[in-house]
This record gives sequence, structure tokens and C-alpha cells, in this order.
Amino acid sequence: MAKPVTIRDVAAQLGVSIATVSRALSGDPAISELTTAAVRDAARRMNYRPSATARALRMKSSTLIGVIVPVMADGYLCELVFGIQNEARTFGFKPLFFMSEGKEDLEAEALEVFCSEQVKELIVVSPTGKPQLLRKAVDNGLRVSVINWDFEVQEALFGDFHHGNVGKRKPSLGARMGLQMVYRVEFDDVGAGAMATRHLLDLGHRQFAHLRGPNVRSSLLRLLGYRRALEAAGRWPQHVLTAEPADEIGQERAVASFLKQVKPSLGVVAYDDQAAVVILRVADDLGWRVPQDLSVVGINDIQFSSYTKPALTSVAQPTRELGALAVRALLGTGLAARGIPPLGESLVVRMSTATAAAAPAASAGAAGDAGGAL
Amino acid sequence: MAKPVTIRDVAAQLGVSIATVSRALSGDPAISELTTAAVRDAARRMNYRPSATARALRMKSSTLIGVIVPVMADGYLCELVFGIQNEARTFGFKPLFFMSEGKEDLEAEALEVFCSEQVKELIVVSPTGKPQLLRKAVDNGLRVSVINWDFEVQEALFGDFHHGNVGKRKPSLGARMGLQMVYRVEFDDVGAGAMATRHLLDLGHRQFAHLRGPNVRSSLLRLLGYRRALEAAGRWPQHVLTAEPADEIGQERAVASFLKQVKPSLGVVAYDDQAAVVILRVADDLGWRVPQDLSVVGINDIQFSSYTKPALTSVAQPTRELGALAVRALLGTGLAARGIPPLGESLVVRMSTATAAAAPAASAGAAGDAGGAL
DNA sequence: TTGTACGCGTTATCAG
DNA sequence: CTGATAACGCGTACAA
Repeated sequence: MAKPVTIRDVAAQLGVSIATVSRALSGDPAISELTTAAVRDAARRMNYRPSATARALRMKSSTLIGVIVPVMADGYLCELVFGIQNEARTFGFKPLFFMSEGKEDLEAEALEVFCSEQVKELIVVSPTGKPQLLRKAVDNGLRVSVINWDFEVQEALFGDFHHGNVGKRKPSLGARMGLQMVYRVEFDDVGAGAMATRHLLDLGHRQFAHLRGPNVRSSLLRLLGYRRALEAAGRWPQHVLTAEPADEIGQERAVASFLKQVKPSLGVVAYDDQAAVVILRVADDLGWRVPQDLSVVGINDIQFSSYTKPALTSVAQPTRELGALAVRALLGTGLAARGIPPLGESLVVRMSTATAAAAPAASAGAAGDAGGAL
Repeated sequence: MAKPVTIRDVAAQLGVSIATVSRALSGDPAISELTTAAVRDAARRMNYRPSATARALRMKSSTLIGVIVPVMADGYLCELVFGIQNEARTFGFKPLFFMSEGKEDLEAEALEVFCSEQVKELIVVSPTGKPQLLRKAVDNGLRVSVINWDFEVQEALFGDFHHGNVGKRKPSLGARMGLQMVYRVEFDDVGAGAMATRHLLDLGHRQFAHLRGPNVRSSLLRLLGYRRALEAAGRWPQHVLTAEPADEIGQERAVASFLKQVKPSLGVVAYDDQAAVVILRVADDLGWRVPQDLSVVGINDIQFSSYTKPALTSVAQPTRELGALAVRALLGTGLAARGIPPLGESLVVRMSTATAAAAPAASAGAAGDAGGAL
């Protein structure tokens, strides 16, 4: 209610100039320790709140950081956004989110807003995003980092593709588009797929399957990791199950018809934890016991995964850290020069996987006493 | 890259004063149609972008609207946030989101940020929110609307409780706390629970159960609606199943042990669609056929519900509209005076409910041929 | 109907 | 080490 206290109020209170206050508050070393302390103290006592708008006007740059995200419906994106928010906070920045639903006009509008708010940093989380959005952002002087940008797939197909470094910054892509200042941050999805697979190999499994995800970067790369891990171990053949990912019933069918063709024991790598849950359900319906007959590994380690029955073994991606990384690439000092330390994914072993040896060789076929499975 | 064009650039271009440009752009009727058109045209051609920061500084009020939300993990909150964003857009406002995880310090920090950004409107979506957050917000001159604020439950318990009006604004609550300018926006959860129940009654069911949600407003009110609808129809007894809502396994057990005690046919109202899915799953495991033996109604109609097997009948809440309402309460003109038109929930009938009469009286007991249920 | 000039709260430049 | 002062881009009395 009472009108806000400004920098000149504190100045008046202490009998110093507003310049001094400003400098003291921003930690200018040219100000004596004594006055700095006095100013800071007074400011806190009078609960002075710096005006972000005035600052932004003067500096031609706000402490807002633009974020464009398709939706936040699933826990994964929510975690990511959390990571962004928290890391931004440590820099004194606040994320300004826009949900685009993947619509280009909304993305463009978001960009307009960012510019008019003097936003200078942008994070785009958009598996459907178009390159011209980047183009326009850069033209407007924004620095941007992209998370899980899907046209890396094109790169992969064109051979200009690296893996093994998570969170690797690749200005090369931006350069090729004529875009400087574009950082790319991503998971090592190949590594995740491979890690899940190697876990099953280590457990002594000899039959493998992979339930694929949608046709986007992460899915293709996880599949690649699955294949590579098996090839490296000299394992063949490799089953790959495909179904429209949004279509749970289709997935169930694909899994069911596959399970009916094979016998225990089996190791399955799922595209993500949700897919893994589908496998768990179908397996239960068909009388397969997990993990005795069937080991299942998910990817992502979403919170839900510890609640499944049995609790799901999953490759954990450091989702929040990924968001934080995107922020640090934009705001951190000297990161571009020093490079971003790679983030490793890690395996969380729960109850859905077990050694193949431990599985009783008994026929736990598909026609068991499923009725009592509950 | 090229430095932004300001209002004076446009003025210079047309040989008019910056005042004229400013007025024309804001649609001041004191400016001739001709010059207004000219200015607007020039502004667009030169792609002038008004500086939100300068405006906010001058007006002591930004076009940002603060939003505090616990998380956005589930589809429900995501929809809500979408509604907020879209409606805000029509007013030229942009939501500034903060995810608080229900932590008070984060909420307080968000408030600080809002103030320093000259935010004047706040929306709180917080089933765990504390009243002192409101207090502080109002003290700082913010107008706030609260969505699904949970201490309404207290009101309910204290008898000062109304239902039947969705989106009903109740300044009375604020007044009692000494808070003016606090608008409350909410669903008619009692109505939703009752509507779900009446649907089952209309289908001729005679046995009923309700799977409860957590101890928050919406859950208590839906339960209330369930009870009232049954009482109004003279139906008794009413079964209420309780389990920690985050604990799927607990829910499954509760449902399973209940289903083992009763016989078809049965009508079940679930707290929400997620709970309904649990019921569907357990029913399938136990050999109950849906909808022949068991009708299930969910509440919320989240997107997922049309994908379940069978597709779920659900009471749809106008979630986006609720978000929009919260915005309109703050930004809309004259809404406070004219009152907010009530929003009705609606029933979306899919495949999980059927008339009790249509159900074959045959014993589709719990010990059926569950194995083939897939 | 339009133009002039001031101030919003900061930071930065230039003197002292 | 500190103080006065000029911007930053816009809205709006007040004057014309």
C-alpha cells in the first residue's frame, strides 16, 4: 500500500548520494567497506526493492530469461523447467515461460514479447521447433540455447553426429545456419540406450527386445544405443517393437503379440518409463513374471517409476541438471571457453530386472494361471 | 542486431511529435483518424516494438501477471495454466510463472520478484497455500485471485459454505481476513460428484462406491456430492474407499478387497480420472467386465481418458475456462459488479458406463477366466 | 487537434 | 572514494 521506497530514499536517509547507494548495492569495489555495509543495512531495514523495470530500461536488458516450451504436461518437462527456474534463480534471473503447443505463430508472438521486455536470453525446448525461430531470435540479438532440438536427427542422418558427450555445446550447428550464439544442450540418449542394454547383457540375458518411441531424436538415438550395445557384444538378432507412442493400446498389442512368439527369459529396453509400464502390464496379463521371466529397463526415471509393480529399473537422466545447463550456457561466465562438463546418466536398479541365470528354467509360458496374478 | 526503433524514430519519420505517436498508438480518440492511421502504418512498417520496460516504469505497472503454481506435472494443472496464458494474451498481458513446490520461502521470493517487476495482478493456484501469502500480496498492492484455494474446506467445516455456483466470486472470505481485492475462483466439485453419481443412478444402478482422493477441498466436496446425490435418491448404503492417493498400490488393494466383497452390478465414482484408471485395471485383473459388471465414472476428463480401455466416462471440468476466469476477475472490466457467469461442468459419456439393466445377470464373479482378459 | 517538457528509478560518465 | 547529472523510452499534464 505505502508507496515503494526508492534508491533516493535510502540515499536521503544516510545523507549520501544516490550514486553511492547504487554502487554500494551493486558491490562496486570503489566504495568503502564501511559505507557499503551502511547502505546495504539501510536498504534492508527500509526494505528497499530495486525496480527491475527501471534497471531494465537503463541497461537495455532485463533479468528475465525467455523460455519456450511446447507443454508441461508430463513430469519430464516439468522437471526440466524446474531445473531452469532454479538455476536462473542463482543468477538473479527469472524465467518467462511460454507454452507454444508447437504452434509457430505462438512462438513468434513469444519472441515479440521477449524483445519488448528486453529479454536477452532464450531457451527453447521444442522437439517440433523450426529453425527459423532460432534465426529470428538471433537476428533480434538474443542468445539462445536449445534443448533436445530435434533436427539433430538430420545431422545424425547426414553423418555429422557425435555422441558420448552429454551437454556438449556445438556452435558448429549454429555456424552452419549462419547463427552464432546458439548453444545446444542435450542428453546422451545413445549412451542411455546402451547403458540400459548393457545392464541386461551383464545380467546374462540372451534374448532382447526394444519398444521404440516416436520418431524424434531421443527415440532414434536410444534405439541406436540399443543396437550398438548388442552389436558390440556380438548379440543377434535384435527385436524392435514399434507402435504409435500416443496409442497405448497399439503398444499393448505390439508387446503382446511379440511376447506370444517368444519364450523366457527375455530382456526388454523400453523407450521411456511410460513404455516400460505398458510392458509390465502386458507381461502381467500374459502370465510372464517380472523379473524372473522378463527383465524390463526404462529410461528417464520419472518419479512414478518407483511406484510401479515391480518397481522399475531405469536409466536416470539428470533432467533438472539439463535445464540448469541450458541456463549456465547463457548466463555462466566463461563456460563457452572452458566447455561444459559432461553429465553422465546413471542406472537406478530396482526390481524389474534380474540375472537371467536366477530365472528358473521352468516353463512360465503365456498360458499360466494368470487369474491369480494380482 | 540493428538497434531497436523507438517511438521518436517513428515520430521523426512522419514529422510529428512523439506525443502524437504515443497517443495514436494507444488509440487516443483525440487524434485524427488520418494521423492515427498514418502513425500505425509507419510503426508497423518500421516494425516498431513498444518497450514494455519503459512503459512499466512510467505507469508503475507492468503487463506481467504473476502466477504461483505448485507444479505443472499433471495434465490438469497444465490445462489450467494454458487457460491463464491464453486469456491473459487477450488482455495483452503475459503470465510470469513460478513453481513453488508448495514451499513458503519460494512463494515469498516470487512475491518479491513480482513487486520488483511492477506486477499488479497475481493468481495463486495452490492447494497447500497459506493465507499469509495472500496477506502479504495484498499489502503490497496486488490484486489476487485464488484457484482451488484449500482452506475453503475450513469454511465448509465451519458452515460458511456454499456450493452450486461455479466460478463464484466470494470477496466475503477476503473481507473476513481483512483482505480486499481477493477473488476466489473454483469448480463446482460438489456438482461434479453429484453429476457422476446421478449418471449411475439414471443408468439404474443400485450398488455404489466412491474411491476417494486426498484430503483437499476438491476431494471432500466430490465426496459430498456423491453422498448428497445418493441420499436424494434414497439410496443406501454408500461405500467409500479410501487410500493414500499417491500410492497406487494402496489404491489397488482397497479396490480389490472391496470388489471381492460385492457382486455385480456396481457403479463406481472415482475421485478423478487417474483413480478411475486404477479401478479399471483392478477390475480387469479380477475378471469384472466394464461396463457390463461395473460402471466407472471419472472426474476431470483429462486427455488420457479417451485412450483407456474401455474409454472412460468422465465429468468434464472446464479447466481452461477456470484459468481464464481467474484472469478475467483481475483484468476484466466490471466483472466484479456484474458477477461472473457460472460455469457448468458436463458429462462426457464413453464406454465405461452402461445401464445396469443391460448387464447380464449372469455370475461374472471374481473368479472368472481372467487369463484371457487381455 | 497536436507539440513541449517533465518524470518514472536506475546506471554510467565525468568531475572532484 | 564520492557527488552531480545525463540518459534509457514512454505517458501525460499543460500549452498552443
